[in-house]
Amino acid sequence: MDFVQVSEEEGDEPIELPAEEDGTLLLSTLQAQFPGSCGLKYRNMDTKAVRGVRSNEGRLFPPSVDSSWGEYIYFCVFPKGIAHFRSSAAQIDSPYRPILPPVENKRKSDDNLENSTAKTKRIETRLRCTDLIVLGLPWKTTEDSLREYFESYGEVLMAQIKKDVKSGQSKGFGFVRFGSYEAQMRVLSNRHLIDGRWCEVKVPNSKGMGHQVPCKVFVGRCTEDINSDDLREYFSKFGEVTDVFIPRPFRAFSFVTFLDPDVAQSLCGEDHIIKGVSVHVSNAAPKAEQNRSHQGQNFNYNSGNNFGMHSYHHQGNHMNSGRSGHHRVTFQGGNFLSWVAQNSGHSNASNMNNCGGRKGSNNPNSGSAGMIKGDNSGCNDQQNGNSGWSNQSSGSNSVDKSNFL
DNA sequence: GTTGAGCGTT
Repeated sequence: MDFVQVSEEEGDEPIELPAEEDGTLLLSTLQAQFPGSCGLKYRNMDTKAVRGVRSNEGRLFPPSVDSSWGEYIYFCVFPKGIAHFRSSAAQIDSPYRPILPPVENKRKSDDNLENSTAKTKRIETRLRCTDLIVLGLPWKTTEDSLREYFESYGEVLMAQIKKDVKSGQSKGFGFVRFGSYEAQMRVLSNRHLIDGRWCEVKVPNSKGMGHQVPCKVFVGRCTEDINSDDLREYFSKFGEVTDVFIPRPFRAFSFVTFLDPDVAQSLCGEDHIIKGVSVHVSNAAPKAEQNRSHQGQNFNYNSGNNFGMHSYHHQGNHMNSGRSGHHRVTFQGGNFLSWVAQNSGHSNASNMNNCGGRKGSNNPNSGSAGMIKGDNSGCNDQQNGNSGWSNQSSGSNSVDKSNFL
């Protein structure tokens, strides 16, 4: 039996994984050791380049013609978007903030010394799992086999198959719940071959945002000279600001997104003075989903999570160089990044820390007035080209913030 | 006994 040496990342100590009789390595074998991985790559010693391993229908194929894996040490490919999760969970602005801790009304201005590790830890404790729906299950899949499959990702708290009450026949979908948020994230961003059939895992539509805490606030009475840097700088003293959005053309309001929903909430209803202007902070109303959606169903972000079963067969290879650090990706067949990004409104994933020099300037006294005024280098006010404003009647004083969320 | 987009008898 041939063994394939695989490590999680290049340079890590490899694990030997057994190949199949036909020389292929089962994706499930790989994922049993490296949950969440979706492929393999290796360093070609001749070209010094990283090469991807052919992958199709749940099997990984050895690179050489004689069906041997050779002496290469292969390393895992993880779906894009997951790449940064481990190293800095703080960058994932999750749609799941269902846990509403007692509102302590505490300001984070005292937490400026808090290091990122502590912050990450705090966030992770906040992230909670929800049931996930598994669509497209084979009729034969049982709750046991469903559980067994997903256990490679982490602790499975619940696995159920929806069945016809009379016949007991599976309806072809089920639900699964994980014990860890990371497992949930990986499952959501992965493709799943369960009992021989490609299935998709999504957040159920029944999960609304009802009990989730918004991270975004509406800032009214803005003047035109208050730019995104001003807002970011000012509001950073209350907590980490992950996004600032100023609709263009000028509409006298803007949106500020915080990492911590508590911070956002604590600011709502208050007046703040920025550059001598009294602005008003209020809760950012949920987006009126193009007026199509029913109330309470404003969490359709996940509808972009099209891990379409049809596309799977045409995209066996996910040649993602798992941890390149680039945000811009094309995540074919899936939409993990936009799922992450949309939740925060305006693509936090790509705008995070776009404005250089913001880190460490949480102390409002640390920034000189000269820095605050007109320092907009490298940071666009209208971030990410949100075009929601075109629906607005320009110049109107009746502010409709809904289309900006 | 069949089927293949969807959304959970509690």
